[in-house]
Parts: sequence; structure tokens; C-alpha cells
Amino acid sequence: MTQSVLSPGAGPSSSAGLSSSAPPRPRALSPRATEIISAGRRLLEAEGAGALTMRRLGAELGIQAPSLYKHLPGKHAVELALVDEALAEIGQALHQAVCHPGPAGGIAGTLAAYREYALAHPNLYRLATSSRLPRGSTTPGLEEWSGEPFFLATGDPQVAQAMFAFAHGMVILELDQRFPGNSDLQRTWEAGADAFTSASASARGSRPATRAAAHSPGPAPGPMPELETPLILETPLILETR
Amino acid sequence: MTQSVLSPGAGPSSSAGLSSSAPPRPRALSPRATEIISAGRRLLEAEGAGALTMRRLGAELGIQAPSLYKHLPGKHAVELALVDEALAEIGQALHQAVCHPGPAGGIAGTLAAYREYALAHPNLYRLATSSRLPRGSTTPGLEEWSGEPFFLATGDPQVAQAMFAFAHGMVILELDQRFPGNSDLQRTWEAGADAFTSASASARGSRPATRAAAHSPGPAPGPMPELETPLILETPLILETR
DNA sequence: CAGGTGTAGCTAACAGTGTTAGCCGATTCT
DNA sequence: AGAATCGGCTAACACTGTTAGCTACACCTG
Repeated sequence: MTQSVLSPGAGPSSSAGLSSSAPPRPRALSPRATEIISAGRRLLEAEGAGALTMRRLGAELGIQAPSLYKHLPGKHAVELALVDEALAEIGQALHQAVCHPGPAGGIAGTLAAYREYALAHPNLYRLATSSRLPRGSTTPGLEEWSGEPFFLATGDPQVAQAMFAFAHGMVILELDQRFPGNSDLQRTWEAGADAFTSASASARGSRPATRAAAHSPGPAPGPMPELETPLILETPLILETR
Repeated sequence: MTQSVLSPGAGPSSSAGLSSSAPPRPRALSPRATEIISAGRRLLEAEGAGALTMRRLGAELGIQAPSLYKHLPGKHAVELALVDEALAEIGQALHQAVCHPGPAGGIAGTLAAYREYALAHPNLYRLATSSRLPRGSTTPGLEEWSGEPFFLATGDPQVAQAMFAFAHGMVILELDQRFPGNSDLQRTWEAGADAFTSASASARGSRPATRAAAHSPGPAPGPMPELETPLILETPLILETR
């Protein structure tokens, strides 16, 4: 239980208006629990999801598996905490890419940041997007905040969702090595970036404006506008801790 | 083992030139093995991957779990056979969509067919694209054949791969309910279709031609050209049956 | 200082998973 | 008729997440 040892630090209180720079803080864990999920991350990243076992996890900390339940309600909680970490880090990388767009512009930069993170943390990324994880409660708003840059980069909700699907599909297929070995994936990412860049431009052109895009009609530099809509993703995970 | 009870029917012999209409035949299974994978499919589609258990599978056929090993080398073989089925059916749906393009044209039609199949067989689709399945040997050439329509519809390998990643990402995110409930996914699919339609057009326009596109420069109607390249996907699965 | 209380470890055990070994009856082939 | 294969069975193993119950230690209180 241990509801909240640390108070959430007085961030932007509830889920009303998403500030585009501050990620929602996950609820605090006890020091020992933090050690556990840290060991879990080490295990997961080094040896894959198959190695993330309660007994392995205990061994990593020099204790027996059942003792872990004195600190966490179950394996789900470990995975959930790791997904929270992944979402926060992805969101941070994406927001940084959108706020400081490189030479290729916001869309290509966002996609590059997405790919870079996923390839650097393949097992963590796979866990975070694994469908067997019960959807519902990571830290509320985290996943939305993490996906926000896709909207900031495109200015259109449909194009943003489509571009997010492209990015996720590319990454998952690349991680699973489902592209032929001789593929020039760099060019495929560029092809996607080009497609969504023009789609974004024509979406901004045709429709008068879509909320946020009305305030910053360019390729979205400068201070980020406030958003009011839940955009890309719904909250994932949760479920019976039992 | 039972190498090949049925001869492959004298299709286009090896993996040299992919004919765009005839899918590679999976190697034949014994009648009882066929019953087993059929029961497995029933179980998987009705109750999800969690229900696909050797004991449940045996119960479905009125026998004990260990008896299954008299007909198949293990659970991997069941999953593998189901993935083969899924790939063949997806490929069939896609080839049909490409050969008889609807009012929306080849790209939109291909995407619509992809989405339709996945939503109609969510658990089967998830299994077929599950990363925990050892990659390497489904029926050789099947996955390539199944992804071929993306190339036929776009005429450009990079755009084809990007469009395939988009389709897979959309489907997986939709199946896992990772889009907000109020999303207009129909419009998101259309946004993607538009993006890749214009990308395909500009790819055909800029470069002189990419092999197949040289023979049929239009939106790819009429008789399909022969392909020489391994395109979208690499062969998946295989692994130690042990 | 004595005593209660909560923390954090332990072992034993349970239900479930895929899988192997070995037995045994029936069918079929020589 | 005898032999061999096929297709079922039970028992068991190693592994998974998880629960119950015990115990030693720290700490706070009267």
C-alpha cells in the first residue's frame, strides 16, 4: 500500500491542462522497491523479458523471491514501474526533439528521436508496448504526455496518430528484424518523414486550424502552446494487483 | 518429420521468382496434426493467446496433453502453423485488394484490407506479429509474398516498407486500444493513405523507375509485373523445435 | 529496562506452464 | 502367428507467479 510517502512535488496538479514540458510524476515507491525495479531494469535490458523473473530478481538483490512481495504487490508492479520509466524517457526525448528541432525539422527530428530511444532500449521499449500488459493505469497522463510531440510536430490529430503508428510500426519491425537484411531503413524512415511532412503541410493548409496549430502556424518552434485535448494515446496498463 | 506427403503441387518451384498470385504452400501435416492446429486456432481466436495451452488443447480433442507430442514436436509447431495460416490469409486478402482495386485506389484498398483482416482476427494477428515467436522458419517465402502487395501498390520499396510499418502500427495500436476512445480512426487511416499515396506518386515521379514500376507506371492496375527482389519482410519464426 | 509492534527476511507449498520417459493396448504389416 | 508401429495413458521434472506462516531484528513506548 504505502499510499504516497513523498508528496508529488506540487506539479501541475490534475489531468486538466497538459503542460508540454513537465511529465506527470509517477507515485513514489519505497527505497527498497526502487532498488527492486532498478534491478529489474538491469535484468530486462541486459537479458530480455524472459530473464525478468521473480526468482532472478530476488537473486539479483540477494533475497528470496517471496520476499519481494513485502515491497511490491507482484510482478505486474515491477513491469508497470518500468513502463512508466520508459514512457517518461521517451516523452522527454521527444519533447526535446520538438522544442529544439534539428536541421531536418520537427517531424524528422521527432521520428529520429523516437527511433534512437527504441533502438537504445529495445527490451524496455518492447515491454512498454507489449499488449499482454493490462491496459489502464500507468501514471495517469504520462502516455498522453509522451505522445504529445507527435501532435506538436504535425499540428493535426489525424496526421499525428498516423505518424505515431508509423513510428511504432517501424521500430517494432526493426527490433524484431522483420525487414530484409539488405534494407536501407534510414531511407525508409526518411520516406515516412517526407510523407508525413507533406501530409502535415496539406492538413494545415486545407483546414483553417486545429486548436494548437492556430496559435503557432509554423513548424512549431518557440514556446509550446497549451493543449486541451487528449491526443495520441490512452492510458495503458493498470489491472488487478490482486 | 513427414517431409512432404503432398507434393507442393508444382507451383513456381523455388524461391527465385515470386509469382504474385500463388502463395507458397506450407509443408503438409498429418491429419491428426491438422485437427490439433485447427483446435488451436479455435481456442486462440475464441479466448486469446492465454488459452492456447497444451492441456487445453488436449482437452479440446479429448486427449491428454502429452499425447499431442505424438503428432507435433511442441507448442511452437502449433503457433507456427497458425502464423502460416494467418500470413497466407492476409496475403490473399491483400493480393485481392491490389488486383481488384476499389474506388479508393490501390493504396487505400490495400490498407483497408489489411485493417479488415486484423480486426476480424485480432488474436491470430497478434500471434503472427508477436516478437516472442522465434524468427526464421515459417513457410519460406510466405511472409515475403504476404507483404508483396505493399510494393505492388506503391511501386517503391521505401514507401512500401513505410506504408507497411504504418499499417502494422495502426492495427496493433487499435487492437490494444492505445488510441483515445473518441478517436476517429477511420480518418486517421485515410490520413495515412493520403500521405503514402502522394509519397508513392512523388517517388514514381522523381526516380526514373524502380524495377517493377518501370513496367507499369500507373497506379498499378492490369496484370501484375514479376518481381525479383525480396521486399518487405524477412522470414520469421523457426527455431529449435528441440 | 521490559514489552509490544512492525519490518523484512525465510521455507514450504500450491496451481499452473511446457515437456520427457516409460508403459500398454490395438492395429497393421510381414 | 509374430513383429512393429501408432496413439493413447500416467508420472514426473523444471520452471513460473504467488500465498501462508514462521522468525529474527529494530524501534518506540510505558
